Amino acid sequence: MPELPEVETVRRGLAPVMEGCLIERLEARRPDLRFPLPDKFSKRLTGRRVIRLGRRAKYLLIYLDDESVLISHLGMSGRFTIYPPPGAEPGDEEEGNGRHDHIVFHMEGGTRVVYTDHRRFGYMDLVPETELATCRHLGGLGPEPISNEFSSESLGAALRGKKSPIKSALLDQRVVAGLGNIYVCEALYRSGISPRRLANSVAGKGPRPSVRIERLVPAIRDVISEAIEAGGSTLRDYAQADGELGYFQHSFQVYGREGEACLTKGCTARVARIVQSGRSSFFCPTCQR
DNA sequence: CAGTCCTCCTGTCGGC
DNA sequence: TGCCGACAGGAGGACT
Repeated sequence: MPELPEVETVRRGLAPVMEGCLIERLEARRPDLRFPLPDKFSKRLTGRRVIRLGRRAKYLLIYLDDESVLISHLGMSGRFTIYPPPGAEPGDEEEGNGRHDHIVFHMEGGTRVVYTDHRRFGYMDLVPETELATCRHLGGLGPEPISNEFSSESLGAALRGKKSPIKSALLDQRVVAGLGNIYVCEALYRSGISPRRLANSVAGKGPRPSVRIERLVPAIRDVISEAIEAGGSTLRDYAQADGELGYFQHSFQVYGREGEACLTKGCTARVARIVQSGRSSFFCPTCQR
């Protein structure tokens, strides 16, 4: 599920019920997610006040009043849900006790924030704020795609010399941070680049950014920005924290559209699917070279 | 070091 | 209806 736009949507959804609020009790219903939870996890979070929520790449960052930061990665199937849902009337049905509801933040005032993750590929960690930027999770990350550090020059430099297909390179969080399978497919389609093309050949030869890089960088920026504005993409059981659905999935031009018509005007080809490093790539073999 | 593959876990869907 | 394999938004770690 969660690529950068979905995590940003989660952050925005949780901020109103967490920022400035006390965690009266942290309930961990199992000792691990993908990895073991940090030592004394519940104890260290109980009684803490949330200063603010942040995000880096696909990581949700919960800044606490003891200068530590709770890092949460949602993996493939992680999500946060607020109970009772915003706008609910007293007496409305409550939930949050399902088989895959693993972590519960009991906030002051009775609101609960429940972390659910049926595949348990997500994980949480606690790090001192001073070590956040260099910790093992965030330390090696490339630039945020919507930042001044992400440019034709920086992406060109990151791709130069790489022999892997551009599709795989863009999934590498050290190259650019926050893209996942969906948005890489969409960005490559928008920029007319085949997912099979070698990263090095996208980078161009000299220090001058290549034509393809000049198309790719804005395509990545645009698709991520548009997806954030749409509240992310809703696939399968994913929903925003407040229960609303993102709607960017309706804007997919290639992802999940194998065999359907290419949407480029005048193109009569059909969207193809290939597997690269174990993941599906959707693309138009005619428009993307 | 770089690139590729396997793996963690559960659920769902399509085909036979 | 039931069984089985393929596949699903990620990425760490083992391997070549």
